[in-house]
Amino acid sequence: MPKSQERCQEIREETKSLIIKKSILYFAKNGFAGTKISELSKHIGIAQGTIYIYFKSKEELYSEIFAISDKVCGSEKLNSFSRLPISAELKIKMLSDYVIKSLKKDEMFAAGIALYTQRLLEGQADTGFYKTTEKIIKEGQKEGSVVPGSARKLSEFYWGVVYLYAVKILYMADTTMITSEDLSRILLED
Amino acid sequence: MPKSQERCQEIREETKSLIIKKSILYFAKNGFAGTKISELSKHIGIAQGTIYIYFKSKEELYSEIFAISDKVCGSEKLNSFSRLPISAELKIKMLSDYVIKSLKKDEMFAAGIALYTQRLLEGQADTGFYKTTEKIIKEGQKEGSVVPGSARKLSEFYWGVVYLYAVKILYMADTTMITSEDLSRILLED
Amino acid sequence: MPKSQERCQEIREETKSLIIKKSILYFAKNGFAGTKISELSKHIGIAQGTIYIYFKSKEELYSEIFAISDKVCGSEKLNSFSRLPISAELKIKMLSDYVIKSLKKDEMFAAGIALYTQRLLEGQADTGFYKTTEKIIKEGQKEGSVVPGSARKLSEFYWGVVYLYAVKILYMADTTMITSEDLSRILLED
Amino acid sequence: MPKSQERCQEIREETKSLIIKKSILYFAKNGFAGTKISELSKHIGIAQGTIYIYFKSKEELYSEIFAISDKVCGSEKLNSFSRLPISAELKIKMLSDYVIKSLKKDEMFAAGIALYTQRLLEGQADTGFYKTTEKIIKEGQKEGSVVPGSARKLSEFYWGVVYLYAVKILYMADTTMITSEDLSRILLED
DNA sequence: CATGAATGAGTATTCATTCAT
DNA sequence: TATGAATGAATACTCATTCAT
Repeated sequence: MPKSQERCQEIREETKSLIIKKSILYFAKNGFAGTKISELSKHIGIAQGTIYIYFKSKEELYSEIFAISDKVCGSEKLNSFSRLPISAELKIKMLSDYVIKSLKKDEMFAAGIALYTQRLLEGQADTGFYKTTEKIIKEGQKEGSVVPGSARKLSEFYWGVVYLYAVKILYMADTTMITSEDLSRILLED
Repeated sequence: MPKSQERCQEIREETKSLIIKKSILYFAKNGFAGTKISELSKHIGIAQGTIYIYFKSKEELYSEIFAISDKVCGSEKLNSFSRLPISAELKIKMLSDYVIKSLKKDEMFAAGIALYTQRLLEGQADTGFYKTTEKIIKEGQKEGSVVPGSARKLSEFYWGVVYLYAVKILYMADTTMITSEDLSRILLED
Repeated sequence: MPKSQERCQEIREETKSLIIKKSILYFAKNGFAGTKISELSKHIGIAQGTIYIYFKSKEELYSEIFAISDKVCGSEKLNSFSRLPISAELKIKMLSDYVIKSLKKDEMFAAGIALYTQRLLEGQADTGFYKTTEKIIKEGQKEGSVVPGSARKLSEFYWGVVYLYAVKILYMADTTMITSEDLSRILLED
Repeated sequence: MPKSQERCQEIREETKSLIIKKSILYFAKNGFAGTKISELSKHIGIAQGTIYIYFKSKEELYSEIFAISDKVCGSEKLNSFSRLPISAELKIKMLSDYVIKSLKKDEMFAAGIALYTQRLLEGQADTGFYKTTEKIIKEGQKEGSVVPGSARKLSEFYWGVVYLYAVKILYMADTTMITSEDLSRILLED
């Protein structure tokens, strides 16, 4: 009995995870209103009804995806850079490196960034890693390695560009990508 | 007595123009799927049916708006910068100036940029002013005023950032904006 | 003053008459539900609004047209045949002659027949000239010139065929027509 | 557990068939413009949306119904009479018998005839069984059993009368019907 | 009176959600 | 659980009618 129950739980987890994984990309590309459950379920490879076993509504699925997208994208990783005992300049270079690499190899990362930023634009998310980036920027400005100007504005600029390329990756098959250096240059003095 | 032919034509043009003008913003903000004709017409201040006097369908209205958005945004203006007998560096500074000012004072310009770029991402528009920008970039690279790297990539980066702030303006009431100098710095050497 | 009033009245009559004349054909071809005021007015060559100066509603126009269609088609003429001091056989031949000739040369007659019969089918008209035809048939049966059988059924058959060819004329440009003899043969013994 | 593939197919076919069957009568009675999907679906006993699972639009449903109406009505049966090794006179009598009986006992047959003829009038169907009837008529004219005159005209007359009574049956509850003999008499010499 | 642009109630169509299997 | 046909509320679109000119 307990064995089969575990197995059941496992299957549940697998299916739910599949739905979320496939939905992140789909919602990131098409937006909430532009996503039809009928098409999404086809894209996932399950029946429409199955989605409603795991999620009460389209809205709930969308919400859960956002929660996931926070984790999928760099929040924790980013904070880890922030705490390293290194110069702000190096933090920025490592962060840019990490972000560009992730965008390139992991569509899910791109989708996470895209969804997070979209919700940000609609005022429905807080600016978790923007704040952390601001701190690094201020450090860098003290060091003299980061360009002067409002840290908040620079942080938004930086992540805005990341969002831009996340969206490009989702929509365009063979898109030109910026390098880690290009990204760093937004913040760093030459 | 019948209305005069001219007066009718006038009314028609005024109404069509009103619909387009108000719809650009609405579609730019809400996307195609997220726009309801019932709400759009309320926003415009006309009856639902009136929209269908001027446009066969929601889709056709959307398409026409894209055609208009080409003109609304800087295409021609941009080309005019390109032809001036001045250095590429100055061209870029003037262009950035023009773009930032337009974004700030003219929501319609922002909407035009947003819609144009969205269609670009979906592969349904050509890259008119990207090409012109590429030329200026190559000029600047010869001059030594523009950073090295693929001109196409830099052009996309530049306009991507413009798109980014266009979207911000449409969505967020009190958004932080970059300056003309920030925008120029994407292309120019310090 | 009285002069211009008369002239006004005249114009009114002319326009109203034009609307009715053109509408008979249109309604006969397309039916009530299949007739759009926008298209009908185009077909008449007037503005949509003008129709509503003369008729309260589409329904009222339709009703008036039926009243007219009674007169347009043979009711009175038919009764006149019935009262002639001649044999039933001759009455039938003359009636058939008149009907076939009218169908051929007068689309309005065809339209009248079509509309009248359609309303008959919907139970919204009485069977004025069917009754008269029944009388002639009964006379003919006494004479021995008309085939035996229910006079009502034969009358319906006869006018049904007339309806049939009325509809054909309205819909098909180059339709084959029956002769007066074919029509008579429905009722008459060889 | 998923429904079995076959059972699903079965359900789909049953529903589609139900829609078509009930729609034939409805469209035949009310015409295309006079048929509201909301009322049609009520009449069928399903939800409005269900119709759109099986048919792209009202228009498509109407078209499919016409295709079906060809089969529903006598085309094949008619051809079978034509090939029998019997006199044309007998063929006509058997055909008339079959047609009148079918009209009386099968509203669907009446609807099929009505729809087919309506489309014929609009020039959107070919004259399949008219041609076969023409052949029989020509045979009969050689035999001397059929009245002289254009075979095409007589064939149209014959089927026109069938149409007439099909329409009567659809519209009028207690309509007078012609007999098989009446129908035959259109073609046969006394 | 005549016009035709505008209206909004009515109709067609879509799509998130349910439920029998 | 998983399925996908069915549902009906929401949305797109049409058309009889009105009204300012």
